[in-house]
Amino acid sequence: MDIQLKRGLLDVCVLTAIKNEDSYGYKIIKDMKPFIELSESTLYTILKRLEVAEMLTVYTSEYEGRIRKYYHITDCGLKRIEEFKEDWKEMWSLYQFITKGDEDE
Amino acid sequence: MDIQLKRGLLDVCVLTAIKNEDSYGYKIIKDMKPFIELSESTLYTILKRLEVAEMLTVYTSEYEGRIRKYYHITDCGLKRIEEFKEDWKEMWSLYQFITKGDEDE
DNA sequence: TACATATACATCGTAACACGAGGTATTGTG
DNA sequence: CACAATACCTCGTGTTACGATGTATATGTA
Repeated sequence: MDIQLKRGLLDVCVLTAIKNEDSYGYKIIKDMKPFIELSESTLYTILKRLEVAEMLTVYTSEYEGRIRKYYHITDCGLKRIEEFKEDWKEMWSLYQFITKGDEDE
Repeated sequence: MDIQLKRGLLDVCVLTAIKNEDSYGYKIIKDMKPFIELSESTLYTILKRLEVAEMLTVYTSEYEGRIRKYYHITDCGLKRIEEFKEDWKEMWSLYQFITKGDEDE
């Protein structure tokens, strides 16, 4: 997918990935892979940004000798997802604008 | 609309605005206003970028004493729009991912 | 035992990009 | 004459995705 197009989606996708269950970096990437691909460097940048924006909280937990950082969504994060859904309506009207006049496909 | 979300849309919107009829900067902004707002500085940056990418060609024409720069879409530009439609399918599946589990609204 | 692979996290530099602020110039309109 | 509208353009800034790179442990596997 076009890199610019991803910019507006990644934050909300990551928030969605931890919405129903707390998760950690490596797992988030694997869970999102069928929908959208992102590198580790990108993900950790996003997670840091979302933490600073108080859209998620972080805690560490040990699992089989390794320390994992788990991420938990906040109300602010949930609100961010809702705001995206509002933006999606505008996106949809834009899509209509772009495809208007198309008969086929 | 979220600024990051716009990034992936603006190029294609501008191309759409000149798709059916050659147009010029000031008019493009007015035509797009009902769908998406963008500043002049943004538009001229985009037009320059699309010209370099050979997605449009430019010619000047005089109208009531003022010089206008008209923009004409190329095959490459038309292709860009088609590519966006492909990306939209991925966007749509992402939207499903983000809204899965939502019953209301 | 030695080595590869998977797991797990993190930083740095770069390039792309939207935008505000500011600039130039002409044509109406009050 | 002052002001808005039309029409174009440049520069600096902040945000951001990504590749490259680094660190460390656990689990195969030869």
